Amino acid sequence: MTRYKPVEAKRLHVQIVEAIVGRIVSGELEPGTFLPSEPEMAMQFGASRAVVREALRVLSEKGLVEIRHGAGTRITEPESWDPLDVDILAARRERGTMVSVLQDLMEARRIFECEVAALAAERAEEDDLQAMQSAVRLMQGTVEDHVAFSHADAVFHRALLQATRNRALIKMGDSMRELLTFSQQTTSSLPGVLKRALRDHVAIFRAVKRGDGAAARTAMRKHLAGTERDVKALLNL
Amino acid sequence: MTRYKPVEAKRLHVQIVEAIVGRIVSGELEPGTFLPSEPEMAMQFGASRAVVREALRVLSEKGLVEIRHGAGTRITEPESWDPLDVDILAARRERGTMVSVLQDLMEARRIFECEVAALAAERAEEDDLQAMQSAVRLMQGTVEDHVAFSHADAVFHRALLQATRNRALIKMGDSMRELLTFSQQTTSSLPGVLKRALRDHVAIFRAVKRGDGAAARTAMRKHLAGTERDVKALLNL
Amino acid sequence: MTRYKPVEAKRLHVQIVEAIVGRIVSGELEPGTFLPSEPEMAMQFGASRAVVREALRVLSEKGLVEIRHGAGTRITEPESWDPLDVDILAARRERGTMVSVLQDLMEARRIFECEVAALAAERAEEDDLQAMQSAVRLMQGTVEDHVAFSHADAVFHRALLQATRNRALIKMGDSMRELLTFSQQTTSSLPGVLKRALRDHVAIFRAVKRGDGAAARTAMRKHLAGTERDVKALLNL
Amino acid sequence: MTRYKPVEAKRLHVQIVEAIVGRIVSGELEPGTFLPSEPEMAMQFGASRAVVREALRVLSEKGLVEIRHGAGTRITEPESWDPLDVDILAARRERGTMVSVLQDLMEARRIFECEVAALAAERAEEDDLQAMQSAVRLMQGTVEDHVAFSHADAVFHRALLQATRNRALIKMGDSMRELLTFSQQTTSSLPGVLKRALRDHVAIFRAVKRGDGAAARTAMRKHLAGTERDVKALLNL
DNA sequence: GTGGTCTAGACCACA
DNA sequence: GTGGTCTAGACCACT
Repeated sequence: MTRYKPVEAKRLHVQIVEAIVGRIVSGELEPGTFLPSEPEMAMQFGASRAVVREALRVLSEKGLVEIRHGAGTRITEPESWDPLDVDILAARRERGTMVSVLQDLMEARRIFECEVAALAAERAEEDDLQAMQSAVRLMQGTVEDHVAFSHADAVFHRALLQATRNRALIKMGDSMRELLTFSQQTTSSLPGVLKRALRDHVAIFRAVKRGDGAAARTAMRKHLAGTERDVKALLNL
Repeated sequence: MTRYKPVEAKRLHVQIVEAIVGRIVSGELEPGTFLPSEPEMAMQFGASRAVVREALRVLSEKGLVEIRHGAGTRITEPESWDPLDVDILAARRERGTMVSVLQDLMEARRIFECEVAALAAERAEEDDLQAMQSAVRLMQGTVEDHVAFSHADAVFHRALLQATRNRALIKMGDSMRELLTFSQQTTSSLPGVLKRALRDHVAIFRAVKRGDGAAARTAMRKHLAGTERDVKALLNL
Repeated sequence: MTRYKPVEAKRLHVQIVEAIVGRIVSGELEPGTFLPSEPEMAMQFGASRAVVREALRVLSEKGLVEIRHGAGTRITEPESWDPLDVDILAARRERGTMVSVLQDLMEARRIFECEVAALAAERAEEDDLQAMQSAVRLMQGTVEDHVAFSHADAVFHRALLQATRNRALIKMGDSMRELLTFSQQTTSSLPGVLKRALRDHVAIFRAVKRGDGAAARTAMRKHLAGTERDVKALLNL
Repeated sequence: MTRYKPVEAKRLHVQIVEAIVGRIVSGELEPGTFLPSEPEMAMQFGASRAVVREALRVLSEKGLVEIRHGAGTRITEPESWDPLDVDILAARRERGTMVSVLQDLMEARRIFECEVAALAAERAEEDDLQAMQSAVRLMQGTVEDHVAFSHADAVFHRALLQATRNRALIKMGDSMRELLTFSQQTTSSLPGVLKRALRDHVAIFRAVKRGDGAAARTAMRKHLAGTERDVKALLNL
């Protein structure tokens, strides 16, 4: 039987989540098997049942377990696991997964963000432009700090998205936010990447500012092509 | 043969959420005002505080309230409400909202689903094709029942998405699932819509089956154009 | 201040009961035919056999089905359906049924409640009078809200019953409670009904308070005659 | 010929109910104290929790215990015990209780059954008369066997009730059935009672048969007066 | 094979 | 920790 170490610090349920995610993703806990009952887990983790339940709810949202009233909580098959959940990605840091996830992301961005840029160019209003402007300035000031830079990058893309004024696109774009950030932080540690990215964003911004949709689409496509090269370079190492 | 729909336990917090969403969206509870305290609400609803807290968490995710530690829970301004949340959409069935949301959705689908269809055509494997095939057959059998049909429709699009084998696209597509269903059920009550939709899906399916990405893209574009006409016809009445 | 209604967990078997009652009463499921077996229904409803059995037990108590050990569960002929079951009454909202049920009820009340009022007048003690007093006040405060009023009405009649100190009468009276409420809510939506009912109840209360059995009987008879006129007015429309 | 009573699987929860009713009514378990928890009782009785819960549900319906969610199950004060519950009556065979319950019943019958007899006389149809006729014959054949006789008596009264064709009266009358049987079996052991009762029922039957409501009412009143004398005779001993 | 009953144990909601 | 509800599956008796 598997035993758990008691947790102690704050955000108790997060620690429980991490402990269980790790065991599931590593294969130590096999799909189809049941977790211990809630009271049993509460005892093992030295926490209250409320905390355990909170953790189970999170695991269930990630698709890692299936909670069945009256029957117990069972570990699901890997195909129902959210393939893009960052906790899960973090747990399995295998190269293969990483590579293919980033490739998927790049493909999705090629489809999605070029058109977003075009629409944004056609519809951006003053406040959108200001937001992008600020983001670009922030990037200029952080070309040496890739963590700060990737945040500025995220802000820029969010402003672009917002400028489309299309709530469906915004919702879809937002669902990728977390993963996008992850990707940006991965590639932005490469030398030279940030400066090129900065140039690309300036180009996109200018196209948007003058309302030139076609140019914005092209600039975005160019940016993504560059990013893709970076990703490949990073991963083929 | 008589068939029954599965029953489903309706959890307490969901009922509380619905009650409060209704009052907020209808304007009966005004932005800026505070909800009663958690113990007070627990008493009014005849439920425990845990249940009330769960409901508040959901409301907060929908952007309807802002929970401030130590200060109380306040109703937010309408601009922070999730514009695509189906509960909120259901609560305010005004025409204007509906129209613009469906227009946003159509625009997003034009960008997204044509490429999805093309990728699916290139990558679909046997199980994907079978899933689509089943969905098409289900649609054929339910052209008289628009609720059942729109579920079959949803199954088809999910299978198409799945066939892209791109987890980022799947995630983005899934984030629109609920709204898509909503849209389908709205338009599918129009006469003649279902038969046309069926023909369109058969065309898409055939293109995907023979691996012809360009044809799949075209077929999807045609389908969406038709749907858009239906939406407009429905709303401009 | 905003008030909320208590939420209530809807049990699974209740949903199954409602689904089947509707199909039987509507004639979709014909008398004489068998329901699917318990395991089969459990599968269709996505619930456990225990839940399905609970539902069947309720259906059987309503007289809608006949459960035969080892043979199956069959839908009965309409004459064995409980003619006063509120679920069944709700499912078939035909006029004829409604009329005759309310007529039966009025006849029973004429026999029963006049004597109850007389006995109550002879035996009521301080706490009974207080309960009636409160009910009367509640009625005074709710002449504009017929749902609240009919609840206050029910409280009054229960207090009167209680004042007889006769446990057999109390038991018999209670067996009619649900149907009485149903009747009150039906008639109390007529204009002017509530005010007259209020005056009648005040008269009954005063007679009871001064211990005048004959006057209480007379006042109750007058009240019921008035109610009967209302019922007839409502139904003969 | 010796006959055997059918054997019957005594359900587990009934045995638990009887055990606990006895202890509560005898005062061994005092009002205000808590019963052990459900799992604890399940262990003590060697049954599953489901069976224990079924027993507690019955006890709660009898008013002997108060089940409080999350807090426990407590024994209530005697005033909330159902004064007409046959199990409770059986458990406490004190004279006083018995006397007053039977007096209540007689009073209720005076109010109720005289009018029932009158209505029955006005509305009885062929099948009702046949049912009563059979019951009378059965009584004639069982004047020596007071148990069988009291069952025939019950059948007669049910047929009378049925003849009123009033579903509300039938429902109210049925709610007294159990207690009525109890009363009949108590008095019918007196010598001479059965023969008088037989004569009374023949008189009622004849009045009903010739459709004479007033005579039926009178005959029933006479019968009840006789029964009341028997009850008093029995109890004042 | 159907319904009747029971078990063991789970999650859900409450104090 | 309590009671409330549900699950899964067993054994039995009846048709």
